[in-house]
Amino acid sequence: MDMAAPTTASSAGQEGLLSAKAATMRDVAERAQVSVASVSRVLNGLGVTSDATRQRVLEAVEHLRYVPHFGARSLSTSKNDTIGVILPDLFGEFFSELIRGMDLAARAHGKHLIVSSSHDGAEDTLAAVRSMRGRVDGMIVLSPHVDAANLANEFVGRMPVLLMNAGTAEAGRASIVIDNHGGAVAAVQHLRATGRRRIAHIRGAAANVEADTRAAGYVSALTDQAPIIVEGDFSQASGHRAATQLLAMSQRPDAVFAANDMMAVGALLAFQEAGVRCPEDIAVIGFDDVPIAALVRPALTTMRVNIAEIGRRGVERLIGLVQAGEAADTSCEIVRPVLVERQSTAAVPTARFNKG
Amino acid sequence: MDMAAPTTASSAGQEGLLSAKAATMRDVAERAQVSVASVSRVLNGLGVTSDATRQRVLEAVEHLRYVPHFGARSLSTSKNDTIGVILPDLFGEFFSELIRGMDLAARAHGKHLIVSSSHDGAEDTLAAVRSMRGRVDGMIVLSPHVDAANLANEFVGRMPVLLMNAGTAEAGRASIVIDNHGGAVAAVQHLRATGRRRIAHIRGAAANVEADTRAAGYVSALTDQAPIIVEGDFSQASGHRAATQLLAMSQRPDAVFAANDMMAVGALLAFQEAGVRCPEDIAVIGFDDVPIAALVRPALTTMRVNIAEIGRRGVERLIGLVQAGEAADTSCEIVRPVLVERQSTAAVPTARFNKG
DNA sequence: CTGTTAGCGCTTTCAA
DNA sequence: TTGAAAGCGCTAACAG
Repeated sequence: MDMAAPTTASSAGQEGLLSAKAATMRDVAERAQVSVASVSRVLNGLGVTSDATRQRVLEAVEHLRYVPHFGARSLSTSKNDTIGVILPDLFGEFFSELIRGMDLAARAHGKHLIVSSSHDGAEDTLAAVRSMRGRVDGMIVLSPHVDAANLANEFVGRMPVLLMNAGTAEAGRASIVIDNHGGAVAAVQHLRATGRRRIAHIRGAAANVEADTRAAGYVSALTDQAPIIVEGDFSQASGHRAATQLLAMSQRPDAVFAANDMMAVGALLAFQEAGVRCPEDIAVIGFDDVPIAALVRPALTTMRVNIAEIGRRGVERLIGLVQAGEAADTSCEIVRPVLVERQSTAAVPTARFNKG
Repeated sequence: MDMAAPTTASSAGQEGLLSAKAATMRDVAERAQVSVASVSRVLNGLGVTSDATRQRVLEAVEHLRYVPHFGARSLSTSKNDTIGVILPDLFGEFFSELIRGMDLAARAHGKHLIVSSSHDGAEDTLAAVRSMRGRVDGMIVLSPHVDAANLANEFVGRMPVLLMNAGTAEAGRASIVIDNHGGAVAAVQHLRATGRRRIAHIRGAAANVEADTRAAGYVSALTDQAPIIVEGDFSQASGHRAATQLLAMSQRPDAVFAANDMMAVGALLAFQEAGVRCPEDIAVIGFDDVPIAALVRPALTTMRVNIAEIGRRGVERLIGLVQAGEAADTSCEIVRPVLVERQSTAAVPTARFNKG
């Protein structure tokens, strides 16, 4: 007759096989001669446990070098202590500053940050958003390729989302946006106030909301001149190219408002190479106030946004959303850029001379 | 008499209650009238499924806007498609460049990146390392506060780790390190080759291996002068302070080798403010070649490290480790910095004059 | 104070 | 080709 079929594999109980695999909670429980529940209690400091139990568990944890498996914990608790950030395909100081601010805030609150960048298409972005499900408790979206409507469609499952991509703001959706229009207007006005009368604009990436809004602000602030706009894409190289185009114009502008600092820096370099002096021959103002703005020569005048601070703020608001659940703060916060005057737009005493 | 008590909540089977909660695989299965196993097969393209089944599943997925829960999937498959990065508490262009490279590579391989930065103490770092368990398939450690020994202790559970924190490299541990000593020597030699004879060094953070190694390289490369070392901490501000100290010396150096670019930039600024000309009065060379190095004026000569590329390389090697399992490539890769000459160390024709 | 047990949402044998 | 069921590692009632 056959022996009892070895289907009772689960009964092979007491072997403490600590192979190459990481110890699990059950291993700890076995070694400590307690239940997994007790281990959980000791580890999380919840409920009550006798000193004896605690000691044994701690000993076992120590001995086995047990480290909790956060993935499993997340599945149980439906909390990840992680927030996701969806960035566009742009890169540069703006985003690293932002991430820095976010990281600081996240750490301060004991949260992890999972960053997914370089998203261009809407489809790509949405895929990234989806892939966050089950990994994060909420997310901050900066990618301009996805708007409130899209997200609403995706998130039937109520995942808190904070929008930080200008233009997609919408009532009832938590968001933080930069007052791009106002900032652009202020930039142009500063240029005019310092005596410039032929102001050009190097705009950001085509079809980018922020770029559009800043350009619109520029146009609306012009009073006695026609707009002079050249295309850029927010990269330093594009700023350089755009500036070169500007220099080739029959009637050169005497000032340029670049849609962001990196392009302004590119322009500065182009002017330098061409022997055109800034601010004497042409003034330059940027947008963002990335760290580098203060370091280039001439130091760049710009519309400061306090990037890291916004990142911090974003994370804190998102954490608020996650905790608040329904009673969430779905307001739209508007950040107003402030002018930071540096050398690149210094007023020229009287008339301008060509360089000698 | 009372109605049947409503305790049979669980039997309320066929209602398609798509409340505020996200749809789960079971919801899909129910709607498609198939088992969760079939749903899984269809979604993952594994196994075989009849067209009819596939259609129904797809329809249900669509209708329910079902998005897979990656956390749950991870728990099942013990794969996370995510790699963790542990950074020190430093921040600046070096790390953002690095992250950029890593992110690019990760995305190219369909992996996520979870970044944990600002770790100072060893304990803090280890905690971060631990908190990655069950979230990532492997990790890249840049924090100098944890070495191979520490990690070996932690990771009984065989989690692939790639070390990128110089000084802690060790045979049998996969790692990528920068040849800090060699780079420092090359920097000093370049300074000497361009006629400098009194070379100072602004070192990086105390007790930091990279800082120590670069300082050691500096010392060993000096031939006919005593070392002149001032403390810094890798930040721009510290470079500025250090440079100020240098200027106050009775016998001013005619060149300074800063342990990284940000400090070099700080020094450049300090010199500028003090009316000391670079490179005429004093030459400056940095280390890293962060993007900003090419943008400051005078443009900064530096030891290029190709940061983003290293980040990319790190991620690719780690992915290799994760896939290879035991047959892993545990070699230590050494990256040799290369000199990038710019204006800040331009040779001075003959004698040096004080500015007029 | 402690153990049992039922999930969290998904994958994956193993039978049918 | 499909479904049932056993986990992955942990938490959280609910009984003892």
